[in-house]
Amino acid sequence: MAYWLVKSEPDAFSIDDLKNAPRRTEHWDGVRNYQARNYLREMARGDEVLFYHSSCPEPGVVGIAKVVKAAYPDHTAFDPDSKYFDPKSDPTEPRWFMVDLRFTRKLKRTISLAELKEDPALEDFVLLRKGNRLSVMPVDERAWKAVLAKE
DNA sequence: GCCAACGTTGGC
DNA sequence: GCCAACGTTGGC
Repeated sequence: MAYWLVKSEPDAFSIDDLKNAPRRTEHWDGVRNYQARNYLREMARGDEVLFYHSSCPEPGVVGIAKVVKAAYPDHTAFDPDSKYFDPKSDPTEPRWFMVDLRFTRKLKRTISLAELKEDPALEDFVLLRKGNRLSVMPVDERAWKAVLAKE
């Protein structure tokens, strides 16, 4: 079992949107970055995921989700009407993938980015690395525990 | 292969 | 709105 973190802008899709989705489950589509794509493909059913809100008044970790379906082709790449359409992704050899995430729970409070930065135990946390813009990233067990210990 | 131009992310 | 830090594109 592995741990991950996904970022989302709450205006576009928030932890509450996941909670309120049918079966509390949603496709994690629209990832169009190769490194993030590679991480998506490493995700396995049962893996646990920190849900992070970005580009908002208080960026931070707000909840936990679970991978309920491992990577499969992201069909939005084949849809000319989708904002995620990529003419270079061929259905016979898909370039982009998505997983299904199910809401587990919200944290009792937002663990803010500012707070994460203050923790020496999170020095190596991928999220905090300079210039990191990945929307999907791995979280090691130590970081996972350090984040949740703040709750 | 190099690199400039451009677009995007995301904190502030 | 600003800007740093990327990734991508395309000319050469």
